[in-house]
Amino acid sequence: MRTAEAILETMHERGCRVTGPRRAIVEFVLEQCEPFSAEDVFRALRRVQPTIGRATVFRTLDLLAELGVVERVHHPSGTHRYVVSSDGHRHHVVCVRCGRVAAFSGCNLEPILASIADQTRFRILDHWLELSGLCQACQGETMAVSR
Amino acid sequence: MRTAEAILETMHERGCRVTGPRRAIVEFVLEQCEPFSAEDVFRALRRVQPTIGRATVFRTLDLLAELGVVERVHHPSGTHRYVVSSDGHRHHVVCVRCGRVAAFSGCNLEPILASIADQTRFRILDHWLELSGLCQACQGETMAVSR
DNA sequence: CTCCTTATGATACTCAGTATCAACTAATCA
DNA sequence: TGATTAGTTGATACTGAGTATCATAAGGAG
Ligand SMILES: [Mn+2]
Ligand SMILES: [Mn+2]
Ligand SMILES: [Zn+2]
Ligand SMILES: [Zn+2]
Repeated sequence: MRTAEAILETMHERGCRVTGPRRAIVEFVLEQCEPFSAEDVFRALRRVQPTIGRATVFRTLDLLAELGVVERVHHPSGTHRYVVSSDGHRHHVVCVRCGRVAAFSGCNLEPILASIADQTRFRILDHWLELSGLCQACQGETMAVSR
Repeated sequence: MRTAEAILETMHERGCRVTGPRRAIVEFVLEQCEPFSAEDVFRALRRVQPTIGRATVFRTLDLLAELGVVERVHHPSGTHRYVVSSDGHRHHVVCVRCGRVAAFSGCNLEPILASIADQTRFRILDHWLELSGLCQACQGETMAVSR
């Protein structure tokens, strides 16, 4: 997991400028362990730096995605979420009934990924595994939903 | 690969009505072997049935996604693409550079899912596995981006 | 054919994301 | 240091995918 300073230094090496908004966004982003939207970033930073612009948030997230610091992931709602990519490997299960989230680690996808790379001729760079289901508390209350 | 008639019959069994627009959309969709957007469907059908509405296209694609006939896939542009789901369970790899999508089959996630269910006490109902990487064509053109 | 329910398409709307541009500022160098 | 300059910011306006509404049209069971 990179530090904010290291990331800003990388930007600098690229010829980008290290500015207040960029520093704030990078620091905020590194604190997140759940997927977040651009709007999440904007609303959170606005309270600290009320002058920050929406466009700057989008631009900086684009830049961070290019640098590989964050990754854009699919969200069924149609809008993008971001996750910090060097987060090790945290995935989660979302309860479809109450929204409770549980994290888990140790997905051993490597054999599967190898076979997929072979099958599709893609070079697999990353994976995102998201599960949904019923948490323990909600497993007893599903008669109404069943078909 | 289901036939248009079989799909319309399934709709019928669900209490949905078999209408001209739905028939046209289903038939069009089944002909596609590349990922397509809602707009693609709209523009193509408009030439045959100029009265068709955009909303109907979106609604019917939603329905087809619910029925499992098509699958919504992520496209880096931010808008959704659809692919006809072949029989059985499929996932997709998206090229981070050009957006090309390749399908693959035979994700053997069951052992992993079982261990996660055990770990989290969730009953796993569904999973979303999204891979990203570089398609064969884009693997040669990455020197500028590297690092 | 009748009747009821669902679907349609026109229209207006939402809102994530982008283009523009004048004002600003980080970094480089004299 | 202060001048210079290219990159950045935020206000504003815009785009375009997707959705809500609603009066009208049409499917289908009987
Ligand atoms: Mn993993
Ligand atoms: Mn998406
Ligand atoms: Zn729950
Ligand atoms: Zn590609």
